[in-house]
Amino acid sequence: MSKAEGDPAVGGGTGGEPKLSRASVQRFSLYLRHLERWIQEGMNVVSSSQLGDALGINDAQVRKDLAYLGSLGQPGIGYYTRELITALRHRLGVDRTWAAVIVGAGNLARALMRHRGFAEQGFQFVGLFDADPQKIGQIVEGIEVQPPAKMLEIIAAAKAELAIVAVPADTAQQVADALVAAGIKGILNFAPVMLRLPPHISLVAVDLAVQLEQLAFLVHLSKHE
Amino acid sequence: MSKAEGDPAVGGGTGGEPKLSRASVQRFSLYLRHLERWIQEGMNVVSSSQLGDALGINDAQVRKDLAYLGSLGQPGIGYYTRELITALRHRLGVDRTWAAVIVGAGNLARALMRHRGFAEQGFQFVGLFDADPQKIGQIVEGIEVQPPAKMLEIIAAAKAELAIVAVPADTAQQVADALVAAGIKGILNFAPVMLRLPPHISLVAVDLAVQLEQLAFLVHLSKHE
DNA sequence: GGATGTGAACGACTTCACAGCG
DNA sequence: CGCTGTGAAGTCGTTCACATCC
Repeated sequence: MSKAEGDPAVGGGTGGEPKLSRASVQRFSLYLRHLERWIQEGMNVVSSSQLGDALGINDAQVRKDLAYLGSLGQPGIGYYTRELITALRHRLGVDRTWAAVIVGAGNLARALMRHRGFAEQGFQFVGLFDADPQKIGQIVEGIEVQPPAKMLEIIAAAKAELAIVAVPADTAQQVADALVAAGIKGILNFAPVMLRLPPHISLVAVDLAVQLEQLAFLVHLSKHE
Repeated sequence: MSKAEGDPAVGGGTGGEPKLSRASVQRFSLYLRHLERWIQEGMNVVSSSQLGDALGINDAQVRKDLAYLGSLGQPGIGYYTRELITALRHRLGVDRTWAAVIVGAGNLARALMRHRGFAEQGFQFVGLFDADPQKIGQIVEGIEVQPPAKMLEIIAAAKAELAIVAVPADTAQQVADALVAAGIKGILNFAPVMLRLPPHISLVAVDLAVQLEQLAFLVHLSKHE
Protein backbone atom coordinates (compact mmCIF):
# COMPACT_ATOMS: atom_id res chain seq x y z
CA MET A 1 0.00 0.00 0.00
CA SER A 2 0.40 2.76 -0.30
CA LYS A 3 -1.53 5.00 1.81
CA ALA A 4 -2.21 8.65 1.97
CA GLU A 5 -3.33 10.94 4.68
CA GLY A 6 -3.70 14.64 4.75
CA ASP A 7 -6.77 16.74 4.99
CA PRO A 8 -9.68 14.36 5.27
CA ALA A 9 -11.53 16.16 2.53
CA VAL A 10 -9.59 16.96 -0.58
CA GLY A 11 -12.29 19.10 -2.09
CA GLY A 12 -13.13 22.66 -1.24
CA GLY A 13 -13.84 23.99 2.21
CA THR A 14 -17.39 24.74 3.30
CA GLY A 15 -19.61 23.62 0.49
CA GLY A 16 -17.44 22.63 -2.44
CA GLU A 17 -19.79 22.02 -5.38
CA PRO A 18 -17.39 20.08 -7.54
CA LYS A 19 -15.65 17.25 -5.79
CA LEU A 20 -12.17 16.06 -6.37
CA SER A 21 -11.57 12.67 -4.88
CA ARG A 22 -8.21 11.60 -3.67
CA ALA A 23 -8.33 8.80 -6.19
CA SER A 24 -8.75 11.31 -8.99
CA VAL A 25 -5.63 13.14 -7.94
CA GLN A 26 -3.63 9.95 -8.07
CA ARG A 27 -4.89 9.38 -11.56
CA PHE A 28 -4.07 12.94 -12.59
CA SER A 29 -0.41 12.12 -12.15
CA LEU A 30 -0.81 9.04 -14.26
CA TYR A 31 -2.66 10.87 -16.99
CA LEU A 32 0.03 13.48 -17.04
CA ARG A 33 2.79 10.96 -17.46
CA HIS A 34 1.08 9.22 -20.34
CA LEU A 35 0.23 12.46 -22.05
CA GLU A 36 3.80 13.68 -21.80
CA ARG A 37 4.96 10.49 -23.37
CA TRP A 38 2.37 10.69 -26.09
CA ILE A 39 2.95 14.26 -27.09
CA GLN A 40 6.57 13.36 -27.63
CA GLU A 41 5.34 10.79 -30.09
CA GLY A 42 3.32 13.37 -31.92
CA MET A 43 -0.10 12.45 -30.61
CA ASN A 44 -1.87 15.78 -30.53
CA VAL A 45 -5.32 14.53 -29.71
CA VAL A 46 -6.37 11.82 -27.27
CA SER A 47 -9.70 10.32 -26.37
CA SER A 48 -10.93 9.26 -22.98
CA SER A 49 -10.95 5.65 -24.04
CA GLN A 50 -7.32 5.77 -25.13
CA LEU A 51 -6.35 7.11 -21.75
CA GLY A 52 -8.61 4.61 -20.05
CA ASP A 53 -7.07 1.71 -21.90
CA ALA A 54 -3.57 2.86 -21.08
CA LEU A 55 -4.37 3.06 -17.40
CA GLY A 56 -6.71 0.14 -17.19
CA ILE A 57 -9.72 2.14 -16.12
CA ASN A 58 -13.14 2.98 -17.48
CA ASP A 59 -13.42 5.73 -20.06
CA ALA A 60 -16.28 7.40 -18.23
CA GLN A 61 -14.02 7.66 -15.23
CA VAL A 62 -11.44 9.45 -17.32
CA ARG A 63 -13.99 11.93 -18.60
CA LYS A 64 -15.28 12.57 -15.09
CA ASP A 65 -11.76 13.26 -13.92
CA LEU A 66 -10.88 15.50 -16.83
CA ALA A 67 -14.15 17.38 -16.58
CA TYR A 68 -12.83 18.69 -13.32
CA LEU A 69 -10.25 20.66 -15.27
CA GLY A 70 -12.99 22.43 -17.19
CA SER A 71 -14.66 21.56 -20.45
CA LEU A 72 -11.55 20.84 -22.46
CA GLY A 73 -12.94 18.01 -24.51
CA GLN A 74 -14.11 18.40 -28.09
CA PRO A 75 -17.16 16.23 -28.79
CA GLY A 76 -16.45 13.94 -31.69
CA ILE A 77 -12.73 14.66 -31.45
CA GLY A 78 -11.23 14.13 -28.03
CA TYR A 79 -8.86 16.30 -26.01
CA TYR A 80 -5.97 18.35 -27.27
CA THR A 81 -2.96 16.81 -25.65
CA ARG A 82 -1.03 20.00 -25.10
CA GLU A 83 -3.99 21.69 -23.51
CA LEU A 84 -4.62 18.77 -21.19
CA ILE A 85 -1.03 18.71 -20.07
CA THR A 86 -1.04 22.38 -19.25
CA ALA A 87 -4.28 22.10 -17.33
CA LEU A 88 -3.13 19.04 -15.42
CA ARG A 89 0.17 20.58 -14.45
CA HIS A 90 -1.61 23.65 -13.26
CA ARG A 91 -4.19 21.76 -11.26
CA LEU A 92 -1.61 19.47 -9.70
CA GLY A 93 0.59 22.39 -8.83
CA VAL A 94 3.56 21.08 -10.77
CA ASP A 95 3.78 24.03 -13.13
CA ARG A 96 6.32 25.44 -10.73
CA THR A 97 9.39 24.31 -8.84
CA TRP A 98 9.18 22.53 -5.51
CA ALA A 99 12.14 22.50 -3.18
CA ALA A 100 12.38 19.37 -1.08
CA VAL A 101 14.68 17.95 1.55
CA ILE A 102 15.36 14.35 2.50
CA VAL A 103 16.05 13.08 5.98
CA GLY A 104 17.92 9.82 6.15
CA ALA A 105 20.86 9.45 3.79
CA GLY A 106 20.38 5.79 3.04
CA ASN A 107 19.82 3.86 -0.13
CA LEU A 108 16.26 4.98 -0.43
CA ALA A 109 17.40 8.59 -0.43
CA ARG A 110 19.92 7.76 -3.12
CA ALA A 111 17.31 6.04 -5.20
CA LEU A 112 14.98 9.02 -4.97
CA MET A 113 17.66 11.59 -5.71
CA ARG A 114 18.86 9.61 -8.64
CA HIS A 115 15.40 9.20 -10.05
CA ARG A 116 15.53 11.08 -13.30
CA GLY A 117 12.22 12.69 -13.90
CA PHE A 118 11.88 14.23 -10.48
CA ALA A 119 14.00 17.11 -11.60
CA GLU A 120 12.12 17.49 -14.88
CA GLN A 121 8.86 17.51 -13.02
CA GLY A 122 10.06 20.42 -10.98
CA PHE A 123 11.22 18.73 -7.81
CA GLN A 124 14.56 19.92 -6.53
CA PHE A 125 16.39 18.34 -3.64
CA VAL A 126 17.98 21.12 -1.68
CA GLY A 127 18.99 19.35 1.50
CA LEU A 128 19.95 15.96 2.82
CA PHE A 129 20.18 15.22 6.53
CA ASP A 130 21.34 12.34 8.66
CA ALA A 131 22.05 11.96 12.34
CA ASP A 132 24.90 9.52 11.79
CA PRO A 133 28.18 11.42 12.35
CA GLN A 134 29.86 9.03 9.94
CA LYS A 135 27.67 10.19 7.12
CA ILE A 136 27.76 13.90 7.80
CA GLY A 137 29.94 15.66 5.29
CA GLN A 138 29.70 12.92 2.69
CA ILE A 139 28.55 13.92 -0.76
CA VAL A 140 25.56 11.90 -1.90
CA GLU A 141 24.37 12.41 -5.43
CA GLY A 142 25.87 15.86 -5.42
CA ILE A 143 24.55 17.02 -2.09
CA GLU A 144 26.42 17.14 1.18
CA VAL A 145 24.92 15.29 4.12
CA GLN A 146 24.09 17.73 6.89
CA PRO A 147 23.44 17.22 10.59
CA PRO A 148 19.83 17.58 11.79
CA ALA A 149 20.81 20.73 13.63
CA LYS A 150 21.08 22.51 10.30
CA MET A 151 17.54 21.71 9.25
CA LEU A 152 15.95 24.95 10.19
CA GLU A 153 18.62 27.03 8.54
CA ILE A 154 18.75 25.11 5.28
CA ILE A 155 15.01 24.69 4.91
CA ALA A 156 14.45 28.37 5.50
CA ALA A 157 17.22 29.41 3.15
CA ALA A 158 15.98 27.26 0.29
CA LYS A 159 12.31 27.85 1.11
CA ALA A 160 11.78 24.10 1.00
CA GLU A 161 8.17 23.08 1.47
CA LEU A 162 8.37 19.34 1.00
CA ALA A 163 10.28 16.76 3.00
CA ILE A 164 10.89 13.07 2.58
CA VAL A 165 11.32 10.98 5.70
CA ALA A 166 13.47 7.94 5.04
CA VAL A 167 14.70 7.08 8.52
CA PRO A 168 13.99 4.06 10.74
CA ALA A 169 10.64 3.86 12.51
CA ASP A 170 11.91 4.78 15.94
CA THR A 171 13.16 8.23 14.97
CA ALA A 172 10.59 9.13 12.34
CA GLN A 173 8.22 11.01 14.64
CA GLN A 174 10.89 13.23 16.10
CA VAL A 175 12.27 13.92 12.65
CA ALA A 176 8.79 14.86 11.50
CA ASP A 177 8.36 17.18 14.45
CA ALA A 178 11.63 18.87 13.65
CA LEU A 179 10.64 19.27 10.02
CA VAL A 180 7.36 20.84 10.97
CA ALA A 181 9.15 23.17 13.34
CA ALA A 182 11.46 24.10 10.49
CA GLY A 183 8.52 25.20 8.40
CA ILE A 184 7.95 22.23 6.11
CA LYS A 185 4.45 22.06 4.62
CA GLY A 186 4.19 18.45 3.53
CA ILE A 187 5.85 15.14 4.32
CA LEU A 188 6.30 12.00 2.27
CA ASN A 189 6.86 9.32 4.85
CA PHE A 190 8.57 6.00 4.17
CA ALA A 191 9.01 5.02 7.80
CA PRO A 192 6.64 2.30 8.94
CA VAL A 193 4.82 4.38 11.52
CA MET A 194 1.80 6.63 11.46
CA LEU A 195 3.07 10.15 11.92
CA ARG A 196 1.11 12.55 14.08
CA LEU A 197 1.17 15.94 12.46
CA PRO A 198 -0.61 19.26 12.92
CA PRO A 199 -3.68 19.44 10.69
CA HIS A 200 -2.22 22.01 8.32
CA ILE A 201 0.65 19.75 7.35
CA SER A 202 0.02 17.40 4.43
CA LEU A 203 1.06 13.80 4.62
CA VAL A 204 1.53 11.00 2.13
CA ALA A 205 2.73 7.70 3.48
CA VAL A 206 4.35 4.84 1.58
CA ASP A 207 4.94 1.66 3.49
CA LEU A 208 7.08 -0.69 1.46
CA ALA A 209 6.77 -3.60 3.86
CA VAL A 210 3.01 -3.43 3.64
CA GLN A 211 3.17 -3.54 -0.12
CA LEU A 212 5.31 -6.63 -0.16
CA GLU A 213 3.04 -8.29 2.36
CA GLN A 214 0.05 -7.47 0.27
CA LEU A 215 1.64 -9.07 -2.71
CA ALA A 216 2.34 -12.19 -0.67
CA PHE A 217 -1.27 -12.20 0.42
CA LEU A 218 -2.57 -11.98 -3.13
CA VAL A 219 -0.40 -14.87 -4.21
CA HIS A 220 -1.31 -16.79 -1.10
CA LEU A 221 -4.97 -16.21 -1.86
CA SER A 222 -4.74 -17.23 -5.48
CA LYS A 223 -3.41 -20.58 -4.37
CA HIS A 224 -6.02 -21.31 -1.75
CA GLU A 225 -9.09 -21.27 -3.89
CA MET B 1 0.43 6.87 -4.17
CA SER B 2 0.34 3.73 -3.91
CA LYS B 3 -1.68 1.65 -6.03
CA ALA B 4 -2.49 -1.97 -6.27
CA GLU B 5 -3.76 -4.15 -9.00
CA GLY B 6 -4.33 -7.83 -9.13
CA ASP B 7 -7.49 -9.81 -9.34
CA PRO B 8 -10.34 -7.35 -9.44
CA ALA B 9 -12.15 -9.19 -6.68
CA VAL B 10 -10.08 -10.10 -3.69
CA GLY B 11 -12.77 -12.17 -2.07
CA GLY B 12 -13.75 -15.72 -2.93
CA GLY B 13 -14.65 -16.99 -6.34
CA THR B 14 -18.27 -17.68 -7.21
CA GLY B 15 -20.36 -16.34 -4.38
CA GLY B 16 -18.09 -15.33 -1.56
CA GLU B 17 -20.35 -14.56 1.39
CA PRO B 18 -17.82 -12.71 3.50
CA LYS B 19 -15.96 -10.02 1.70
CA LEU B 20 -12.40 -8.97 2.20
CA SER B 21 -11.64 -5.65 0.66
CA ARG B 22 -8.27 -4.72 -0.59
CA ALA B 23 -8.20 -1.92 1.93
CA SER B 24 -8.72 -4.39 4.74
CA VAL B 25 -5.72 -6.39 3.65
CA GLN B 26 -3.58 -3.29 3.73
CA ARG B 27 -4.73 -2.68 7.25
CA PHE B 28 -4.04 -6.26 8.24
CA SER B 29 -0.37 -5.61 7.71
CA LEU B 30 -0.57 -2.52 9.83
CA TYR B 31 -2.42 -4.29 12.62
CA LEU B 32 0.15 -7.01 12.57
CA ARG B 33 3.03 -4.62 12.91
CA HIS B 34 1.50 -2.82 15.85
CA LEU B 35 0.54 -6.01 17.58
CA GLU B 36 4.04 -7.41 17.24
CA ARG B 37 5.41 -4.26 18.78
CA TRP B 38 2.88 -4.35 21.57
CA ILE B 39 3.30 -7.94 22.55
CA GLN B 40 6.99 -7.22 22.99
CA GLU B 41 5.95 -4.61 25.49
CA GLY B 42 3.85 -7.10 27.36
CA MET B 43 0.45 -6.02 26.14
CA ASN B 44 -1.49 -9.26 26.11
CA VAL B 45 -4.90 -7.85 25.38
CA VAL B 46 -5.89 -5.11 22.96
CA SER B 47 -9.18 -3.44 22.14
CA SER B 48 -10.45 -2.31 18.79
CA SER B 49 -10.27 1.29 19.88
CA GLN B 50 -6.62 0.99 20.87
CA LEU B 51 -5.80 -0.37 17.46
CA GLY B 52 -7.99 2.22 15.84
CA ASP B 53 -6.27 5.06 17.65
CA ALA B 54 -2.86 3.75 16.73
CA LEU B 55 -3.75 3.59 13.07
CA GLY B 56 -5.96 6.62 12.93
CA ILE B 57 -9.07 4.75 11.91
CA ASN B 58 -12.49 4.07 13.33
CA ASP B 59 -12.86 1.33 15.93
CA ALA B 60 -15.84 -0.20 14.17
CA GLN B 61 -13.66 -0.55 11.11
CA VAL B 62 -11.13 -2.45 13.14
CA ARG B 63 -13.77 -4.82 14.47
CA LYS B 64 -15.16 -5.39 11.01
CA ASP B 65 -11.70 -6.23 9.74
CA LEU B 66 -10.86 -8.53 12.62
CA ALA B 67 -14.22 -10.25 12.46
CA TYR B 68 -13.03 -11.60 9.18
CA LEU B 69 -10.51 -13.70 11.05
CA GLY B 70 -13.28 -15.35 13.02
CA SER B 71 -14.82 -14.41 16.34
CA LEU B 72 -11.65 -13.87 18.26
CA GLY B 73 -12.85 -10.97 20.35
CA GLN B 74 -13.93 -11.33 23.97
CA PRO B 75 -16.84 -9.01 24.74
CA GLY B 76 -15.93 -6.76 27.62
CA ILE B 77 -12.27 -7.66 27.30
CA GLY B 78 -10.84 -7.20 23.82
CA TYR B 79 -8.64 -9.46 21.74
CA TYR B 80 -5.80 -11.65 22.95
CA THR B 81 -2.75 -10.23 21.24
CA ARG B 82 -0.98 -13.51 20.64
CA GLU B 83 -4.06 -15.06 19.15
CA LEU B 84 -4.62 -12.10 16.84
CA ILE B 85 -1.05 -12.19 15.62
CA THR B 86 -1.27 -15.86 14.81
CA ALA B 87 -4.54 -15.43 12.98
CA LEU B 88 -3.31 -12.41 11.04
CA ARG B 89 -0.11 -14.09 9.98
CA HIS B 90 -2.05 -17.07 8.82
CA ARG B 91 -4.60 -15.09 6.89
CA LEU B 92 -1.95 -12.90 5.29
CA GLY B 93 0.07 -15.92 4.35
CA VAL B 94 3.17 -14.73 6.18
CA ASP B 95 3.34 -17.69 8.53
CA ARG B 96 5.75 -19.18 6.05
CA THR B 97 8.81 -18.17 4.06
CA TRP B 98 8.57 -16.38 0.73
CA ALA B 99 11.43 -16.45 -1.69
CA ALA B 100 11.73 -13.33 -3.81
CA VAL B 101 13.98 -11.98 -6.52
CA ILE B 102 14.75 -8.42 -7.48
CA VAL B 103 15.37 -7.18 -10.98
CA GLY B 104 17.35 -3.97 -11.22
CA ALA B 105 20.39 -3.72 -8.97
CA GLY B 106 20.07 -0.06 -8.19
CA ASN B 107 19.71 1.89 -5.01
CA LEU B 108 16.11 0.90 -4.57
CA ALA B 109 17.11 -2.75 -4.62
CA ARG B 110 19.76 -2.03 -2.03
CA ALA B 111 17.28 -0.22 0.14
CA LEU B 112 14.86 -3.10 0.01
CA MET B 113 17.45 -5.78 0.64
CA ARG B 114 18.83 -3.87 3.53
CA HIS B 115 15.44 -3.31 5.07
CA ARG B 116 15.62 -5.21 8.31
CA GLY B 117 12.29 -6.69 9.02
CA PHE B 118 11.74 -8.20 5.63
CA ALA B 119 13.81 -11.17 6.67
CA GLU B 120 12.02 -11.48 10.01
CA GLN B 121 8.71 -11.37 8.26
CA GLY B 122 9.71 -14.32 6.18
CA PHE B 123 10.82 -12.66 2.97
CA GLN B 124 14.08 -13.96 1.57
CA PHE B 125 15.84 -12.45 -1.38
CA VAL B 126 17.27 -15.28 -3.40
CA GLY B 127 18.23 -13.54 -6.61
CA LEU B 128 19.27 -10.19 -7.97
CA PHE B 129 19.39 -9.44 -11.67
CA ASP B 130 20.59 -6.62 -13.85
CA ALA B 131 21.16 -6.25 -17.55
CA ASP B 132 24.11 -3.91 -17.10
CA PRO B 133 27.31 -5.91 -17.79
CA GLN B 134 29.16 -3.58 -15.43
CA LYS B 135 27.04 -4.69 -12.52
CA ILE B 136 26.97 -8.40 -13.22
CA GLY B 137 29.16 -10.24 -10.79
CA GLN B 138 29.12 -7.50 -8.19
CA ILE B 139 28.07 -8.47 -4.70
CA VAL B 140 25.19 -6.34 -3.45
CA GLU B 141 24.12 -6.84 0.13
CA GLY B 142 25.47 -10.34 0.06
CA ILE B 143 24.00 -11.43 -3.24
CA GLU B 144 25.74 -11.61 -6.56
CA VAL B 145 24.22 -9.70 -9.44
CA GLN B 146 23.20 -12.11 -12.18
CA PRO B 147 22.44 -11.55 -15.85
CA PRO B 148 18.79 -11.78 -16.93
CA ALA B 149 19.58 -14.97 -18.79
CA LYS B 150 19.89 -16.76 -15.48
CA MET B 151 16.44 -15.83 -14.31
CA LEU B 152 14.69 -19.01 -15.19
CA GLU B 153 17.35 -21.18 -13.63
CA ILE B 154 17.64 -19.28 -10.39
CA ILE B 155 13.94 -18.73 -9.90
CA ALA B 156 13.22 -22.38 -10.45
CA ALA B 157 16.04 -23.54 -8.20
CA ALA B 158 14.97 -21.34 -5.29
CA LYS B 159 11.27 -21.80 -5.98
CA ALA B 160 10.89 -18.02 -5.86
CA GLU B 161 7.29 -16.88 -6.20
CA LEU B 162 7.64 -13.14 -5.76
CA ALA B 163 9.58 -10.64 -7.81
CA ILE B 164 10.34 -6.97 -7.41
CA VAL B 165 10.73 -4.90 -10.54
CA ALA B 166 13.01 -1.94 -9.96
CA VAL B 167 14.14 -1.11 -13.47
CA PRO B 168 13.47 1.93 -15.68
CA ALA B 169 10.07 2.25 -17.31
CA ASP B 170 11.18 1.29 -20.78
CA THR B 171 12.34 -2.20 -19.87
CA ALA B 172 9.82 -3.01 -17.15
CA GLN B 173 7.33 -4.80 -19.36
CA GLN B 174 9.86 -7.10 -20.92
CA VAL B 175 11.34 -7.86 -17.52
CA ALA B 176 7.87 -8.67 -16.25
CA ASP B 177 7.25 -10.97 -19.19
CA ALA B 178 10.49 -12.78 -18.52
CA LEU B 179 9.61 -13.15 -14.84
CA VAL B 180 6.24 -14.60 -15.68
CA ALA B 181 7.86 -16.99 -18.12
CA ALA B 182 10.23 -18.01 -15.34
CA GLY B 183 7.32 -18.99 -13.14
CA ILE B 184 6.95 -16.01 -10.85
CA LYS B 185 3.50 -15.70 -9.23
CA GLY B 186 3.43 -12.09 -8.13
CA ILE B 187 5.17 -8.85 -8.99
CA LEU B 188 5.81 -5.74 -6.93
CA ASN B 189 6.37 -3.07 -9.54
CA PHE B 190 8.22 0.18 -8.91
CA ALA B 191 8.57 1.14 -12.55
CA PRO B 192 6.26 3.95 -13.62
CA VAL B 193 4.26 1.94 -16.13
CA MET B 194 1.18 -0.20 -15.97
CA LEU B 195 2.30 -3.75 -16.47
CA ARG B 196 0.19 -6.07 -18.56
CA LEU B 197 0.18 -9.48 -16.95
CA PRO B 198 -1.73 -12.72 -17.35
CA PRO B 199 -4.74 -12.81 -15.02
CA HIS B 200 -3.28 -15.41 -12.70
CA ILE B 201 -0.29 -13.26 -11.83
CA SER B 202 -0.74 -10.91 -8.89
CA LEU B 203 0.44 -7.34 -9.11
CA VAL B 204 1.08 -4.57 -6.64
CA ALA B 205 2.35 -1.31 -8.02
CA VAL B 206 4.12 1.48 -6.18
CA ASP B 207 4.76 4.65 -8.11
CA LEU B 208 7.05 6.92 -6.16
CA ALA B 209 6.77 9.84 -8.56
CA VAL B 210 3.02 9.80 -8.21
CA GLN B 211 3.31 9.91 -4.44
CA LEU B 212 5.57 12.92 -4.51
CA GLU B 213 3.28 14.66 -6.94
CA GLN B 214 0.33 13.95 -4.76
CA LEU B 215 2.08 15.50 -1.82
CA ALA B 216 2.85 18.58 -3.88
CA PHE B 217 -0.79 18.74 -4.85
CA LEU B 218 -1.99 18.56 -1.27
CA VAL B 219 0.33 21.37 -0.25
CA HIS B 220 -0.60 23.33 -3.34
CA LEU B 221 -4.25 22.89 -2.46
CA SER B 222 -3.87 23.90 1.15
CA LYS B 223 -2.44 27.21 0.00
CA HIS B 224 -5.07 28.06 -2.57
CA GLU B 225 -8.09 28.16 -0.30
C1' DG C 1 -19.41 -1.81 33.02
C1' DG C 2 -16.88 -2.47 28.90
C1' DA C 3 -16.03 -4.27 24.60
C1' DT C 4 -17.42 -7.18 20.71
C1' DG C 5 -20.12 -8.22 16.31
C1' DT C 6 -23.17 -6.51 12.94
C1' DG C 7 -27.37 -4.67 10.44
C1' DA C 8 -28.45 -0.24 8.69
C1' DA C 9 -27.29 4.33 7.23
C1' DC C 10 -24.13 6.92 5.05
C1' DG C 11 -20.74 8.42 1.93
C1' DA C 12 -17.41 7.85 -1.70
C1' DC C 13 -16.11 6.09 -5.95
C1' DT C 14 -17.18 3.73 -10.37
C1' DT C 15 -19.89 2.37 -14.20
C1' DC C 16 -23.89 2.88 -17.11
C1' DA C 17 -26.39 5.11 -20.41
C1' DC C 18 -27.62 8.66 -23.05
C1' DA C 19 -28.36 13.51 -24.52
C1' DG C 20 -25.76 16.87 -26.98
C1' DC C 21 -22.54 18.73 -30.02
C1' DG C 22 -18.95 19.21 -33.54
C1' DC D 1 -20.80 9.41 -37.06
C1' DG D 2 -17.67 9.77 -32.88
C1' DC D 3 -16.69 11.41 -28.54
C1' DT D 4 -17.65 14.41 -24.71
C1' DG D 5 -20.17 15.67 -20.33
C1' DT D 6 -23.20 14.17 -16.85
C1' DG D 7 -27.41 12.53 -14.28
C1' DA D 8 -28.73 8.09 -12.52
C1' DA D 9 -27.68 3.67 -10.92
C1' DG D 10 -24.67 0.60 -8.95
C1' DT D 11 -20.86 -0.91 -6.11
C1' DC D 12 -17.74 -0.65 -2.53
C1' DG D 13 -16.04 0.92 1.85
C1' DT D 14 -16.77 3.35 6.26
C1' DT D 15 -19.27 4.89 10.23
C1' DC D 16 -23.22 4.63 13.37
C1' DA D 17 -25.78 2.57 16.73
C1' DC D 18 -27.16 -0.93 19.40
C1' DA D 19 -28.19 -5.68 20.87
C1' DT D 20 -25.30 -9.03 22.98
C1' DC D 21 -22.23 -11.26 25.93
C1' DC D 22 -18.50 -11.71 29.62
